[in-house]
Amino acid sequence: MPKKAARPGPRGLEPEEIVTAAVAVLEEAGPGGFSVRKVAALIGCDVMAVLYHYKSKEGLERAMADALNARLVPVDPDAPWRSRLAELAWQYRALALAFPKTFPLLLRFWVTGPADYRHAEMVYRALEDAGLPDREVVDCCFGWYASVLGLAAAEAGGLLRPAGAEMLAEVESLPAEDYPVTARLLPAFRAQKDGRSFELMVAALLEGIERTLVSSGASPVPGRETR
Amino acid sequence: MPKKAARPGPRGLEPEEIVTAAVAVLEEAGPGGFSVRKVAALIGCDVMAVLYHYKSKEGLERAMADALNARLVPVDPDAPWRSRLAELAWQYRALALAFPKTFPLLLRFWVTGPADYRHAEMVYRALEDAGLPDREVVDCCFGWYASVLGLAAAEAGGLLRPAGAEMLAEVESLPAEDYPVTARLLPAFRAQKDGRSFELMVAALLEGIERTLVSSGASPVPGRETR
DNA sequence: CCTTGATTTCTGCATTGCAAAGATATAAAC
DNA sequence: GTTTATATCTTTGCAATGCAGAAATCAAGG
Repeated sequence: MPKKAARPGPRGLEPEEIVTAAVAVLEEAGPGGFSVRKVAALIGCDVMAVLYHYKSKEGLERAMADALNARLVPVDPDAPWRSRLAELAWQYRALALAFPKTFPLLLRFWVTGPADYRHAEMVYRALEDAGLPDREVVDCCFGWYASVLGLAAAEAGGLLRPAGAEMLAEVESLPAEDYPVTARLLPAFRAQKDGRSFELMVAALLEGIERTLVSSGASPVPGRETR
Repeated sequence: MPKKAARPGPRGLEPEEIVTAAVAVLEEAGPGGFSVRKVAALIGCDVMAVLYHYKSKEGLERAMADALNARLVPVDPDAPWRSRLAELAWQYRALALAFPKTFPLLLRFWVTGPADYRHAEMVYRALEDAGLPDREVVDCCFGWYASVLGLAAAEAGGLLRPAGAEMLAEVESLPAEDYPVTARLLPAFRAQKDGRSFELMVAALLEGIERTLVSSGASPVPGRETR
């Protein structure tokens, strides 16, 4: 809110400070209310200052996405491959829950920074340790990424959360003759537990990946454990 | 381009026509260039006309998302459960490829229309036929949705496409000592085939789902086939 | 004919992304 | 110490946007 009427010239504006402010604004105002002007207002500088560092609004958003997955910590390469992949997946989920509004940016800007290659390398290695042949490793890595990001994004959108009250009402009001299975599952809706869906799908993905590899006729590696 | 200087009053503007025009604009101009004014210009009416039918820009986008998954055709309930789920997944992929810029809307607006409940019912039934216990069915359905939408969205973004030329160059320029596995996989990058990643992950998901259910101590159902 | 309601247009305003050019401070060159 | 250069920041301005408010138009019923 300070307008200060500051004078031009360098005054130590850290680009990192800009993206953290931008993330704060996006988290508070949502994707619709996010604007470069609000970011500038938050850190008390002019709009064009932030537009100078990141050339455009999209440039800023790209930097925000980079800042997000820069928070991912590398996994222990000696752990069994399943643990490594699961660990990465849960880190994404944690990110999505911590920054629900910012997380979708990761879906738009993908594989742009060197940080992404670092993580891809980890996934490649894990899949190779699992015994996947080379071509499967590449395809499987991208698919795994897409699935996990989709799961995490859904979590960020609150779509995997334990069945909101409004949704329960909506489901109850469905004509039971048209949606017999859905109606019968109503008690199951109430019993949903947080994170269960994510956990279940990660387990299924890992299990399925291993089975798929077996059918490819390769010899797996001893270490295994879901989480 | 027609400005016509038309006069007010009802003149048979079909709301359905508006959303198709909106989809066309979004597909051509991209998410950044999409505006209600352009939509109005395309169908030759005033801006406020479209804002009258769908209350806001977001309302229009929601309608566009609904229009998208209204294109999904129901699956044969007598087919084996794996075929049904795989069929649905590939329909999503086809949607994503046909409307790459519009598809991400499905990630933002979820489970909002009755059409969604129809599809959810299909998934519930398939999972039940697979032998999953009730609570697993609910969690698994949401997780399955999230994964498949993530995969399809990635496909829409071109991230599962056979390794672009620019990406190959970028991978080649990576320091081989820091990214040994990535470097070794380079030939595999060139050999990528379109749709393989999606196919692989759907198969893995289905396989993993079945295995997860087995561990839950339920008795599965005979019919099975990946696609 | 008048009224009522649904639909479309007109006008206007606050906000937005961003280009262009000017102002300032810091550092390097002389 | 002065000059020059360069990176950083501000000012100004503009076209485009989302949307509120009021008016215009048309159809149907009384």
